[in-house]
Amino acid sequence: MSDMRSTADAPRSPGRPRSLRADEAIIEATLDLLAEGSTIEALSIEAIATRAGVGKATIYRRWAGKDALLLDALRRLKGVLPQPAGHSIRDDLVLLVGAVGQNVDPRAAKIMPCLVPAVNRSPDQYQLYQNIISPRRQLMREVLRRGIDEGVLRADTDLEVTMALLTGPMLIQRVLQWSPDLNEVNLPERVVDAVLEGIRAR
Amino acid sequence: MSDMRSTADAPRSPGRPRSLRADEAIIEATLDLLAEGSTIEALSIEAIATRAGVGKATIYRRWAGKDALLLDALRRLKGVLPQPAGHSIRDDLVLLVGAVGQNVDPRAAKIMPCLVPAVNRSPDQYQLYQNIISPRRQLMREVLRRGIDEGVLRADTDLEVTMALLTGPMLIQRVLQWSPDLNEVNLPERVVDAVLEGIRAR
DNA sequence: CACATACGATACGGATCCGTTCCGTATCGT
DNA sequence: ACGATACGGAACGGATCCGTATCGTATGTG
Repeated sequence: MSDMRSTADAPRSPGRPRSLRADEAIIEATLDLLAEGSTIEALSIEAIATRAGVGKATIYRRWAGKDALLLDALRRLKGVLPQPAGHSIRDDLVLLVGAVGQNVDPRAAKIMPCLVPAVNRSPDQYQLYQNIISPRRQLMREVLRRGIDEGVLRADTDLEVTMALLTGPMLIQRVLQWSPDLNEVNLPERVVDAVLEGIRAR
Repeated sequence: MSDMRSTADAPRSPGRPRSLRADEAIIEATLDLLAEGSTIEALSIEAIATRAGVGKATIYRRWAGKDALLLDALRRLKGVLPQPAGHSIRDDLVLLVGAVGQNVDPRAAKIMPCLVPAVNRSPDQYQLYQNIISPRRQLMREVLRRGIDEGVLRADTDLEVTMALLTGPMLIQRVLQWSPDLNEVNLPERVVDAVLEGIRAR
């Protein structure tokens, strides 16, 4: 995948080793520019190099081109998985729903919309996207299954649809600002409660 | 907004009138290129002109630049509102949920993802987006309110959250292909039923 | 017919970016 | 010290696109 072998195990290297600072600066510059609103194709190697305080050659020495660099940079955004407490199904779901589109890196939320077109066009990017979200999906699936086992949720609950039900509202609001009338802060709670109780009168 | 005055009421026009075919061809070429996967900024006036079989000057005679042309072209995608039958609340919701991200123009579904970054960056585009979806939101809101009036839905239902609950899953699946395990065809039904009944055991 | 304007086509100068190549310098192993 | 490699910086040829201008031609009005 990556052409980055600069930091790998290389017992012998005749000349000057590659700068770790440069590696870091290039990746950081890439993410910064994306977070500032640059779309993927508006992003230029020259801009990245300037922002990183690095020569273009230094970038091309490490990556084959923009795509390879981008894949490496985006991997950095994966972040850590949230940790459900395991006591209350509802609270665990609220935690997971609140974590949708959230990461340790605050730039992630701003970068995500810029990737939507790419995800649909490039199989590599789609794969990367699925790699990032599938552990989170798995986590939510386990909480739901636990809910069924504990008898809190109905046994015939469709897990995949339920996950889309929990994730969708959060995602369209964070990525699209779908409705100006929704409060992003308490949305996770409201979504989870609505999904749990349903809206049919009874 | 638009510089298109070619077809407007112009009682006197000394020279040769503007070609209506050119107007149409330019708009169609723009939508075609977007539907084929070109993102907004990858879209070039030159490509549009070539595709439309038109000189660049013919485009610049009508629009000030790419942005103005795009706004006019996207307005074409608005499509017609779905018409709820008004009998069953559930069936009306299934219809509306199924219409999320759907239009008379089949290109709309492919174009939408390309617009996500622009919607977050350009106030004009965000406004256009809201103008397109707000009538549909209103329609759904009315159906939900009818449900409350008829006693089918609980009186304390939060309409805005419910609409996000119904729309979100459809949108992330159509735009992002969020989960490979979801069937887009019966998703509207499943979503509506899940939202109606909830998943809590009782 | 004369006139005004639009048409498609082509060319232009300017800008941006690509990926490569070359500087002179810096930093490693031997 | 020396060879090897990396560094930041600068320049390159080629490509694409912008927005404008200018062809000769087509199509309207009076």
